[in-house]
Amino acid sequence: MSIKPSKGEETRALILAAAVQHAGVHGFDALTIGGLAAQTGLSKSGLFAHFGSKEELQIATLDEAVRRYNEVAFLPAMRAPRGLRRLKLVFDNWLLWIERSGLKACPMIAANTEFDDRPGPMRDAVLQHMQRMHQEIMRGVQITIDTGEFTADTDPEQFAFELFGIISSCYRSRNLFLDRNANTRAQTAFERLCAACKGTPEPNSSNPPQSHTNP
Amino acid sequence: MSIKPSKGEETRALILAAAVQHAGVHGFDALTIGGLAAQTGLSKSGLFAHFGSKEELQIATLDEAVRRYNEVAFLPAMRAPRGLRRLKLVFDNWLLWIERSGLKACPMIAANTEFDDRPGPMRDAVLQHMQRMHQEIMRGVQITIDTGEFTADTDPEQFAFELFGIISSCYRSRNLFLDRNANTRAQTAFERLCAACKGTPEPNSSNPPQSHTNP
DNA sequence: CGAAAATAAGAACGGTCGTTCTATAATATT
DNA sequence: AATATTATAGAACGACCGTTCTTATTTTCG
Repeated sequence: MSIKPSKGEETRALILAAAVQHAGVHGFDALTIGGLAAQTGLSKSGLFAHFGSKEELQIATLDEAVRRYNEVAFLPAMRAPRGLRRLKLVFDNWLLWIERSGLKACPMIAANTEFDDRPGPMRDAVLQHMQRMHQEIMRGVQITIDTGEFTADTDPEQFAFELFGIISSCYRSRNLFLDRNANTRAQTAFERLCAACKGTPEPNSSNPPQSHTNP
Repeated sequence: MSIKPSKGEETRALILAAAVQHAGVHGFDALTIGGLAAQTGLSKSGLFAHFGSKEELQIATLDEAVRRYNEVAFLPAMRAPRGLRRLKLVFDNWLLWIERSGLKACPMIAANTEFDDRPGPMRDAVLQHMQRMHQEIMRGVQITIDTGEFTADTDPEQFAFELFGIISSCYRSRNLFLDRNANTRAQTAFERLCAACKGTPEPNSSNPPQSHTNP
């Protein structure tokens, strides 16, 4: 299936692995040619030649982060049956993809807050990726409406808006507050968000649904 | 009321005004002595003397941002009558404080994502400020429980968790997606969050409550 | 007013940044 | 195996970084 990676592509992948790790923690502006070169054992100019500019390196790093997210989180979730089950899995995988990828922080969130106010190619790239994720969520909600699991008057865009918020808050609780219950809180918030779209009277915040592991 | 500001305090305030603006958009690592000196008309060493190190400058800038938030958003909201009205006003003012302060982006959010994974004095400062805001929200929720507007089984911490998420998502929608309806979406999310704490059957996402201006 | 203290400027430092150029080594293609 | 192509190294560049030291100006206060 996978075709032979040339030598250049191999080292490029090596560089990007280190870059994704670093960008998640220290941000994309903190990506330095010299730093990455030292970490990967290359020379500055040798590493530089792979990208041609720092901005290209940043964009390539973001693309690689998104590619990994799709690989370990989104695409596997899409194999679940259409509707709420799939939507839930997209959410669950999203919460787990950082540790699954061996990362310490999410590069996409970092890129988002770092470039949302700064016009340029990086902002364009971030916007494009985030819009795509937004649309995928909306599509998932629409499907869940179609299956009848959500009421017809559910607003997919509002749902996506709130879902992004839950994810953001979960990251903050985890990384800044070091809250080990962050994922549980996110699950609770998600359940309540879904409950409101089901038309059934939903439980209060402090009455979280039982287990979320499927039998 | 306000005592005489000495010359040093005046220029220090001038520096911090520029620093807060810059940090919100470009981040706290992008704060440079030379850049701020040029912008304020001071010399590098003259500006440097006010803080003693770049890290002190960063912390002072964060403190100033928080001070402004309290001044224009939080403290005014605390003058509202106890309970849901006050909680709502804290939320509303939070959404509006950026433009009210003439800022283009929120320095606290920037600091949060920039330092949540990087141990050091800046992380400590961010954590302290954020924890305080978190506690203030929880206090507001507890008061709203006490007034009977929220049911007794409402979880203040879960509420604060979700509230932070709504704010985060609002910022993203505004700054990255340039969504002019971001505030409305945030209001809708807030109403639904509150509705779940009232024990009454609450409306769906696409059935936002009528007007939120009080008669 | 004059002395003491605070505030600002100026020059210089060692470092690191992104980038360019040239030369060499490794790989891919014929 | 010879050649063309790609990949990497090394040195050097101008620019800007945070910081220090010394000197001059300005403000404050008795």
